[in-house]
Amino acid sequence: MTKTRSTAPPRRERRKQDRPAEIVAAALQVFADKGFGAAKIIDVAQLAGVSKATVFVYFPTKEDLFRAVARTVVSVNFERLRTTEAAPAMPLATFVPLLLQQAATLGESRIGSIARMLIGESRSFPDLAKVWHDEVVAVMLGILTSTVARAQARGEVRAGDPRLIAFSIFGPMMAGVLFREVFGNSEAELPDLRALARQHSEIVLAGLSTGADA
Amino acid sequence: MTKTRSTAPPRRERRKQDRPAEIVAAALQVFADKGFGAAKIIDVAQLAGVSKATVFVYFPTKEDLFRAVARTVVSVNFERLRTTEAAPAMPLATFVPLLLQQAATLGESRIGSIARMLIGESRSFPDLAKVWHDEVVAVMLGILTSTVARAQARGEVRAGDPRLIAFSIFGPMMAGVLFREVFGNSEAELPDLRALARQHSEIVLAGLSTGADA
Amino acid sequence: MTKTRSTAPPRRERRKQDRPAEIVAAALQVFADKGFGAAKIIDVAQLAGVSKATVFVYFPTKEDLFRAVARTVVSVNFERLRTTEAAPAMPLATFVPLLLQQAATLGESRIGSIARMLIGESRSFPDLAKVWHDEVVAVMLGILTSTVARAQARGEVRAGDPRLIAFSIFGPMMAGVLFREVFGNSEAELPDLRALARQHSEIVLAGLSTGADA
Amino acid sequence: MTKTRSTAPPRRERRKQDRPAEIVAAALQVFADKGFGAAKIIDVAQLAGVSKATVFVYFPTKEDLFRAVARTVVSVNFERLRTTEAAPAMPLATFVPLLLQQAATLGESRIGSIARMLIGESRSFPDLAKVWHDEVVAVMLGILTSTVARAQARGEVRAGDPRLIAFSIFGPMMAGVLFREVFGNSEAELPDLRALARQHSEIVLAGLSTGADA
DNA sequence: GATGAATGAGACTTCATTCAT
DNA sequence: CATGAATGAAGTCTCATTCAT
Repeated sequence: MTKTRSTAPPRRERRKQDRPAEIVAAALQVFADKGFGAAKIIDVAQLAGVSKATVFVYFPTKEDLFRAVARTVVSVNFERLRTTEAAPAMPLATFVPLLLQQAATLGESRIGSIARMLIGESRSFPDLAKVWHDEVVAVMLGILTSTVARAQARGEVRAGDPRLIAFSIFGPMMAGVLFREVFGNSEAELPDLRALARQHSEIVLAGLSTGADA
Repeated sequence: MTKTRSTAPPRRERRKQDRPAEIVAAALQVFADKGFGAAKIIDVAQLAGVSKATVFVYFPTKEDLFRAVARTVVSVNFERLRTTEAAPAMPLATFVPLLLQQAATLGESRIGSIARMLIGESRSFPDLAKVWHDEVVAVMLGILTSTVARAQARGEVRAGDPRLIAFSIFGPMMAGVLFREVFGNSEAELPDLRALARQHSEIVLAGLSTGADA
Repeated sequence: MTKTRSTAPPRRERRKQDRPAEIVAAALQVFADKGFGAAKIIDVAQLAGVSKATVFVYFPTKEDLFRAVARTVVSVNFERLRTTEAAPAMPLATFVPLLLQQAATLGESRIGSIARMLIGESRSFPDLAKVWHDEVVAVMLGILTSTVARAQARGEVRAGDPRLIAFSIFGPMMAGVLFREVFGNSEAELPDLRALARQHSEIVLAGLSTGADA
Repeated sequence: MTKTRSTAPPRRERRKQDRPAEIVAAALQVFADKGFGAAKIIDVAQLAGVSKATVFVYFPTKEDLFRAVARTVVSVNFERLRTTEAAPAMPLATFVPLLLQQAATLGESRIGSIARMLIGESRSFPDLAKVWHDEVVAVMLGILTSTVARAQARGEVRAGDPRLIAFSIFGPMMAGVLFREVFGNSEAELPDLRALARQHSEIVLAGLSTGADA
């Protein structure tokens, strides 16, 4: 290669480098909208502004494309989680509202669609489910669990399996996000995620409290 | 003829009456396993022990079959809900553990698969999502919400939007059921639903309590 | 059989005897409306008020049914032709208007549809075309041809191949009937068959005349 | 590369441009042979030397293919008609023999098959019948009718509805063409179209003549 | 690398036809 | 004989995928 690495590459070149990302972005939308089965490669291609064949230049099969999408979303979320990671030292009464508010925000982003998609296809792509679990769900659950355990050690929180307590804390937000995702088009009355985060924080913290710090 | 006229109907006839149900049962399995797109009619047919064409005798299109499956599951669950319906008069401290334990049991049945399926296809079949919402989710949520509201009126439960409180109560079970459903094949450590029901009951009831009846 | 042949059979029995005819009648309509390919046995059955299987009791295959229909129409028309058959002795100036008027009437009956159908399927059912030719077209053409030949012998009609003259006489009616049949639904201005018969009679007779009897 | 850039386009490209036409040509044969219902796409594909799927690349449905075929034939014939268009000024005694001879020639081409096909399917494709009517039949009939009307105005031709006179002129040729088409495989004695054209010209012109120019 | 063109494989669906009652 | 039920065979159509340019 005679090209120097860091000088501004010609626009055409830049475009080329972005292609895969553009395709993944388009695929994210299409898969999220229709699910794996109903998504058509040509829709992805058109949305990305390339030809169908070009998609196959970067992703040998539809499955590969799907995996790439799932991984991308995972890594994006992984970033967000890192932010939270620093936090488990803080008291639960501070951490829980923060976490749930963040979840409320996420719930309004595209992540709900992804969750829906992964849930729907988890039987067809168990390996993807595993990736998602290992790199997102387990991490988050781990942070939450260990924060709870620490609080228990400090005597702030009642005894009990900290992993199940994590479900008590996080479950309602998940339910809310999915509810909006699944019934969003059904004239159903949708829960207000921020209000839910606020109110559930109070309830669950009250329910967990040993009264030691009240 | 040795057949008595009025007893058992002729075998053919008998099968005919059962056929649709048999096919729906088979379809339930296949759809739950693979999702709508990946399910093939021929798999349903083979599982039901009939020919592909026979499936079409009873269900004009694949979509119709899917709808029939969803409706069947809805109606089965509707029955179970009727049982619960009598209950909202009882104190929340009795009702919540009962409900969550029931959910724990359900979670071990096939209903998780159905939920997964409906979640995955909710964008492609918004009408089905609506049916499921109107006939199952809204009903259950309604019962729970009104029970909570009554308890609030009695002064047993803290103030707050009773619908969101319903999410606080039920959400963790839903999260648990889906977690098992989605990550069941991923060597993930699965939550024990009964334990979750027991422990979350305590936490959430404590968190909701005004102390009035403590 | 203990049944006596000629006493009035019980109504049920009579019905049975008519079945094939009823089915053929229904099939005539359906085939005429849709053509062989698009006609469905079940439509025939419903129109005849019997079950699909019953059609197969009388006509082993769809083709057989089609043949039966074609033959029936042939024989009906054969009857009408017999009427005309007596006529070739009469002078052409009497015979032609009579024949064309009759054709005009026929053209308004269902026979146009049958012709359309036979024309459309003549490649798929060459044997039917042959039957139709031998038993209807050739007979009629024969009568017309010989009438013309006789008139030529009498010196009333100009010289020329009498078979082609038959085309000159009959062709415009055929064109008119088919025109109505094919373009009847196309907002096209349809020819008035009786007027055509009247006017063409005059023209063709004038054209054929040697002036010998004028 | 030995290829010169601007001469013949690459082979692939060239084929692409021809493909639709090749497929339509193949379809013309198959449809004409078997009619719409009995024609199978795979036969068309094989005859065109492409795969089944390729047919669908250019014609989304079998119906569309059929329409394309019908339109192609229409446009081909439209060209031929343009030739005739210049003619209506000439005296009927010149025009009629010309027209009928042309029809005799056409009758020996593939147009008979197309007519048969359109007649057979006119009920299933009324819109096609309309196209055929508007763009071919009505045009031709119009030319003929107005030529006749002019001749009447000149006093060369007897009074009478000129449109029906057009049927008198053209009908026998149509009958002859269809006769050959339908009974061609039936050992029937087929009319000689050129002889028919010649003889019918004489007869009908004589029949129409007022004697004004005799 | 990018793409227009082509296709293999396979899906859903239809319908004439069979068969047990 | 009449029929409800079931099916084999076949057809249209879709789509991920390949390949020559």
